[in-house]
Amino acid sequence: MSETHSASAAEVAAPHRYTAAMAADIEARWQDFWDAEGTYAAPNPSGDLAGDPARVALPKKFIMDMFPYPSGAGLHVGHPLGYIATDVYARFARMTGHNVLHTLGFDAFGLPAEQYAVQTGTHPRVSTEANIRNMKAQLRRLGLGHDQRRSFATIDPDYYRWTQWIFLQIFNSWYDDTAKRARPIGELVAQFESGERATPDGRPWGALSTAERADVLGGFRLAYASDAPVNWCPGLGTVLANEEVTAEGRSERGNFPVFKAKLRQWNMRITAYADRLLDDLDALDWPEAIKLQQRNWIGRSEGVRIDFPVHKAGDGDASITVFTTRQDTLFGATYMVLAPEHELVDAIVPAAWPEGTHAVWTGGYATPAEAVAEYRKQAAAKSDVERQTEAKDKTGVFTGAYATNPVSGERVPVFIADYVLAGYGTGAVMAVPAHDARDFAFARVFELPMRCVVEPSDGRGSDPTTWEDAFGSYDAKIVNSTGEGVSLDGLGVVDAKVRMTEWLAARGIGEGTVNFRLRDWLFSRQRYWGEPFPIVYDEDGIAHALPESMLPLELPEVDDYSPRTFDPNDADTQPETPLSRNEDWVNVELDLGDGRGTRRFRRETNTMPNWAGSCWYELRYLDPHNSGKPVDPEIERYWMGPRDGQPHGGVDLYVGGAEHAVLHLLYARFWSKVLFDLGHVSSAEPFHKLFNQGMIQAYVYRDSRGIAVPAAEVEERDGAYYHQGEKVSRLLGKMGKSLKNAVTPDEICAEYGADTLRLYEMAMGPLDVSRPWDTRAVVGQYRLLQRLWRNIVDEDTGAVTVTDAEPDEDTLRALHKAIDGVTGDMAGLRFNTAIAKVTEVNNHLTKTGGPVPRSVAERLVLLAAPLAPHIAEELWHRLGHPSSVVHQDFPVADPAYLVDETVTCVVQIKGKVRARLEVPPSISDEELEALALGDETVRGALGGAGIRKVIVRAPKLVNIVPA
RNA sequence: GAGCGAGUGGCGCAAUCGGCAGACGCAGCGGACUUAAAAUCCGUCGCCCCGCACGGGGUAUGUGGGUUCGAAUCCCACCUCGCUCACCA
Repeated sequence: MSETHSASAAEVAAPHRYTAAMAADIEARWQDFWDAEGTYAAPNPSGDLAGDPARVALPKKFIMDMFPYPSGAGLHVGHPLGYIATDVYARFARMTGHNVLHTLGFDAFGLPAEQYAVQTGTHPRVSTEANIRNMKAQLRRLGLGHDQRRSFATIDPDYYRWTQWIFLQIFNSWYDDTAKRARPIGELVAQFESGERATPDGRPWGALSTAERADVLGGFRLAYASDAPVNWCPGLGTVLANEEVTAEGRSERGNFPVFKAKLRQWNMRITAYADRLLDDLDALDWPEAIKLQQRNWIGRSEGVRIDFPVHKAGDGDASITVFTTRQDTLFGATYMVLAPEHELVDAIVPAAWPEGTHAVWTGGYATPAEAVAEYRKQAAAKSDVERQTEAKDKTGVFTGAYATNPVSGERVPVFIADYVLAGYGTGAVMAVPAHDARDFAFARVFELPMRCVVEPSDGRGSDPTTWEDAFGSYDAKIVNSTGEGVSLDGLGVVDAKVRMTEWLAARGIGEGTVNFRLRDWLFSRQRYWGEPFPIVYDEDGIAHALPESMLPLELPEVDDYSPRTFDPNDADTQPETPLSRNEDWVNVELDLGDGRGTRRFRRETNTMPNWAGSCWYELRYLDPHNSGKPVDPEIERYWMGPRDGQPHGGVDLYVGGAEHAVLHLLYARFWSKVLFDLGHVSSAEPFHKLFNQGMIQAYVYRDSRGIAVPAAEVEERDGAYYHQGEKVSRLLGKMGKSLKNAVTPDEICAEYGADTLRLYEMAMGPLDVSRPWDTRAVVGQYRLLQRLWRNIVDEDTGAVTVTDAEPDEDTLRALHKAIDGVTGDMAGLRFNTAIAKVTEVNNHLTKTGGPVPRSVAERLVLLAAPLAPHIAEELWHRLGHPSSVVHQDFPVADPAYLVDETVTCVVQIKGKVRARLEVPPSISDEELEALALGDETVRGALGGAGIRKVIVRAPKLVNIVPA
């Protein structure tokens, strides 16, 4: 593209035409102006960002994007889609009388930044800061109206100081199940001291050693370290949260295998909030799909815990507690399965196989102990990937022990199998093979008995051995379920559940309970590039919080920040934290201010996960420079506080991708609730309205070897695609460097200007739908801006051509309909149709010819201002207004012009349009019917046939049904 | 396997409540300007048929059925695509 050529030719043709060169000039000028004037500064009610009280008195709107990760690759046109949308909405909100807070920070800790640093051999701080500068420049070019005073990055010590502070708040709290809220840990200690609450082993608090007390409190703290099976990823050299592991059992980042390993790690007790995280979803204005994903992730299920008596191998009795949601099928429980890791397994395994044990059950081992040990070894060596792919082939082994079904009194064999998960429920199940697909498959393999207790309603008969699958329907009657003191026979599933639960409770062998799928959040990573934990260990290994005065605990500058990674498939490896290599930093002498003077400590060398920084950033936007608190309570209440009787407040609009459905969005909600419980914030929910924008897709062209070729070099001929003469295939995919189809905002801005890019991205389709990028189509929005410009400015002289004459009726109708439509579309985030309406009224003015009335031109400029702010600002000033268009009032439609003088009424005969009538909008049904039936065309079409029925919907429709 | 969502011109899409299908834009086609091209402007544009033309008729929202005076829109079944979850007891 020879840009200089076209630009100079355009200048010759029309020196004042709206061209890319002119757009570049206009855009740069107004961006500088906005910066200098602080046009987008949102005043706080108090503090260092306090401002114009009149503006503070307006209703507030807090509009937010999911903040970006400053990657080294820079932006492509897909990235700013959401940022442009929130900017348009924020501008519309400003023009409709709101105090608007809109800014953007950077989520800059975490794995990708660190990996990029390792690849390029630059320190992550250096590369990350360079990336942020680059991204800021790219974003500034788009004319986003951000309050720059409020921007920050999560790696700023001024910011992560408060991330650490919040961690300590969580560390120093416990969840009071009675009050259903978090409370300071000191209040728990007081309960132990007073004896109001008993210690776990019943000894008085004063009799416990320091270490014992620390242990007890660790069992309550909302942030705690524990030895537990975690997701260990040798390929990344770090452990991962459940949310970061894919369904295939691989790491979301890097796609490496993930293994279960028992390691001492930090956790957040998010499970304490399971019910509130679930319940509070109802009041949120979020897409149902995202709410559903969170509900599924939290996974609430109601059931019962049932005790199955079992003999210990040595001496004494024990019981295996199972969790089930199908207590109605208890009579059909013919065996039990424990997770291989279940703690009771060793206790119940006998020395020898019982007399007559089925050969299939023993796995060919001589003793139960040997079989169990071998099976455990095999299970542990399996990666989650293997577990997943082999899910259909059930494996397991008999423990040699029998338990007793408490309702039938039957002796049931106890197995271990990896299809029972240690982390869910009690890690043990009662197996009902006839009515559960997994138990059915297992029973087939091990030739276990099956009993039908829910009568099949699909005619398959009542002998499970002849079935092809388990029968799980809820719409059936219970059978074969009569025992001592209880019978469920003839009841429906729902009633049977109630009866069984009552019976179990009365006998003290079971109780109704609620179980959640959600696990605690694994919160430590073996990485350099993250927030250090404000935790030190004393010589006894007891964890202590650093006092507030020692925050921020800065990440030490080190030369060796690489993670220790391993062969991705080697499960027998141990994580190593990069910070632990730095002995000078790790070993410290500190006075923690606890009255015990200066002592020796070792620092915690894990770092926080990437998600920590994004868990509370909305709060820091509000009061970014506060050095005494994360956010001032008055300022927080102003922007986040509940309104209009809502149970919670929060951000008014939060726009981002759906990929964060159960990660960031769940973690941020959790932190909000803790901070709310502890009285630091006024809203228990961070984001009131959530909107997921779609993705901008792009065509990927591949040659015969399947390798992507540069999309920009592909030519189309007769519906086929060619790269350097070779035919290539075309598929729709993601946009990105690796697929060689990235288009940058910089190139589009250079070719057409930022306003054109903004319009095109908003006009492509509905915001929540994914659609393919088409660079060829961008020119359409460029032409719109050129026509808008030409309607106001003479291309040859540069003079403003508007007239003071009154607009005609048609023009007023077109204008006010557009105002009315655009207002509704903007409020509903339907920017694509808003642009269509602006285009329509602009086209109307173009067609009319002659100078445009000033009143119309001005309102058209205001209509376009949120979408194309630079050209609007320029035209607004050329029209003689000295102050910025940004804070003008959005035009209001005059209802008088929303009604047409005449409307077209369609006359249908049997639903087919046969005639059109121009009628006044106020016409009555009777008048319209008479008019339609008298119409010549209609009479002709009826051809003398009689009339059975006439449907009239004045003034738009008459439908005649002939006899 | 389960759940959710979506299928409309060559393409992106519009149709707010069941009432003129295809707004707006791209591409295409015809024209103006130009020595020429690009850019720009004007016109045209679902498909099929009749007609020199004005115009007229038929048909059409993934497929098949249903409800209704009337269906892109509501209901049932099926097909295709997308997303999410997936041994959760």
